[in-house]
Amino acid sequence: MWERSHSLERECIVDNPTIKEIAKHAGVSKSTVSRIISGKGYSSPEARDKVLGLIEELHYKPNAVARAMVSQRTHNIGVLLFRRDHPIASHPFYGKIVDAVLLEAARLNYSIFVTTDHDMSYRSADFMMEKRVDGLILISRLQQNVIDHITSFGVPFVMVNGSTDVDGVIHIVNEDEEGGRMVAEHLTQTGHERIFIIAGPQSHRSHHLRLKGFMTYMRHVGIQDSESTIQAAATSSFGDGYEIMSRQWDAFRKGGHTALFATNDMLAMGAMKFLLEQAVRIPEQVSVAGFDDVDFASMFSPSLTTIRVDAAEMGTQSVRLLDQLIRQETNVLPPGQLKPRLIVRQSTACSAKDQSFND
Amino acid sequence: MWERSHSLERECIVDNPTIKEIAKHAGVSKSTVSRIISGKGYSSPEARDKVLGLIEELHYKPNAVARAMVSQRTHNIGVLLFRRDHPIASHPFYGKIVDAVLLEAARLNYSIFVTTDHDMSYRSADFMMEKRVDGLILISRLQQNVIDHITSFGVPFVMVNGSTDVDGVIHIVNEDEEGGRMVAEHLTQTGHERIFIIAGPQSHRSHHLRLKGFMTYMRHVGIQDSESTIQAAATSSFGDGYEIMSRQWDAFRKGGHTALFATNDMLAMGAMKFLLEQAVRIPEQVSVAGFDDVDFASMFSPSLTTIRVDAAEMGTQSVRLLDQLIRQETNVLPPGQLKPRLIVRQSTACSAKDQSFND
DNA sequence: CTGAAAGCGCTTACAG
DNA sequence: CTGAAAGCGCTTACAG
Repeated sequence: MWERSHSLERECIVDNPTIKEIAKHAGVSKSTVSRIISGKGYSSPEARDKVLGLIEELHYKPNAVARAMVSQRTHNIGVLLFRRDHPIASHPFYGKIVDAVLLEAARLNYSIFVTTDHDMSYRSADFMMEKRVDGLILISRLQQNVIDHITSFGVPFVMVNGSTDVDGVIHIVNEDEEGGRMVAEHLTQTGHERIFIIAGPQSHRSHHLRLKGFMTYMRHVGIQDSESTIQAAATSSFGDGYEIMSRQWDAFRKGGHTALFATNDMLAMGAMKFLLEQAVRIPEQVSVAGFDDVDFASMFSPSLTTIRVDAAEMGTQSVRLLDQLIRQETNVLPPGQLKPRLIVRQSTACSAKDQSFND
Repeated sequence: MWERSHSLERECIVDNPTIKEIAKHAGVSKSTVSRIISGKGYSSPEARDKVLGLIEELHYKPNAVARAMVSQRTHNIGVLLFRRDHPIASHPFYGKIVDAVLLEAARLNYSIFVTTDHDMSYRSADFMMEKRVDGLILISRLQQNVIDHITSFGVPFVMVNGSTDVDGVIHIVNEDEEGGRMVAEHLTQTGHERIFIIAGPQSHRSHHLRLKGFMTYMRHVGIQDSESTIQAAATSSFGDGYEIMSRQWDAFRKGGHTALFATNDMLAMGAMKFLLEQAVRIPEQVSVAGFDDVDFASMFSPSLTTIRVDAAEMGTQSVRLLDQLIRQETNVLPPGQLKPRLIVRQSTACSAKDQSFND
């Protein structure tokens, strides 16, 4: 009794004041303070002035933990990034999604827990449940078992660019097949027919559809599958792009390929780096196209022709939809797929039919 | 009474069971369940078996919010990234710090709130306080007033690569001045004397010290300041690097510069892209060196010689130190500055004295 | 317009 | 070894 709150000054430094302290100093009850703060329910102007003044003076900050306790709502959202390898937030593509999530969440008054799961275990998902997040945003590689596990929580969630579509689950994705088609259209229209393709992990929806859209268009315009070379990449990393191109360099030349398409930018740029090191002129000798439009794509030299995937929009939509789910809005309509856009840059040009790699 | 908990199966789907439910089903008191879960205090093997079995069966997940309420500890840490411009998590350098923070936090059983503050206001910091985070990690541009404001909270915090050192505040930084010296040493030892310098915002500690270390070394080996050209950049972005180099291109050539040093990688690569577009051969005609060793630096073509700043270590250390502060360990010693390391790549080579830009 | 009481889901002394 | 009670900081009916 003696140690506690005998001086206003001390108190506001030593510890955050509570609603109880405010009430005592204002000479009203906790209920009244609570009503004034929340703005609902009645309160007299005098009480209001006094309480608001005290709040200012004591730097009162409502305890969100206590609020969450009674309202059964934390206003926290968990973002789970499922990746096998290291980079999480700093991933060139997923990082942009996370950025947009952060922005939109702040606008809607949510805080964001960011976590990752390297080994695709349930650990971090379970952890988020213990923290009682209001909802979950799941990004990237999502196997069915993880989804089942999370579904069993009964907490709202949305998926962003997951490996696979799942019935009844909101899944925010790009029109990847259409994007693949657009690349094929661009390359064939600029005269390329023999195209070398580096295809990222086909177990992932987006890489699969990008390749599919590409090949379908090629056949559509009468170019045989046999004129293309498809090389599978185990990951979708820069390093793999470089590696594959260095191993396939001979085959690339002998095959008379005039263009390269990779199912994402990092693979494309990895391959491009190898080509540049062999003094291949891009786009004069070889045109290169990627997919995603990561920041890096426009910075590379030569800058990379690619399909822009609106990562920011994906992040923004995921938060908005999740918010509707959390607030139990009735008519939450599943989002349309995002429209991809072709961005032509320095790395592609018309095929010079007479080109040759013989120096 | 009828609606509630008349079926185990239903319950675990409908809602997370509480300690109370577990207790009822096990025929013991809440206290006993709590003791069994926490592992402290005594409990009979029979009670333990029953309770543990129920926990498994009902998928009981302790409510971290309630725990936080009583323990006055959330086991949550807030990461505040102060930036004027958009990219936050996906920033090539700061994103790596965040990644490491995420990893180390998981190891130490903390969850991470990631937020940002564009306008350098107090808003997100205040918000984190309402969430009652155990501690704060502050990254990048930190003005004194923000630090004062946060200090007034009385919550532990550490700074990472902030704009300025502050007495009594743990600040994790790289030995930037030494790094600047290393670049100067490398460039002079490879025969460069007339060096063009793009200097990032001098209001920020790291850019300032990098330049200082560089210039000091130059003078030390007898190269006059007048032989170098220092160009100030308003931001530390790729775009600014490109812009500056394009505006200064004439001056660059006329000045007989054989090398370029920028106080971070993004500026360096921006400038490099412009040079490459002018068909300047790097490193044959111009050597280029940056600072940070962002992922992109090794991917660029030509890959960039730079100073590696151990961003991961910065992130890891920040969490470890903050954890010590939170746990009120007595002998928390301020961290030593991180050692920079020169990484020589394709963008630098010995100066060819006879070089010329006259095509 | 206001206050006393109950309760959100836990933990922590304190009795037994 | 176990249970009843108090309490963490709020909000929300319910009386007055």
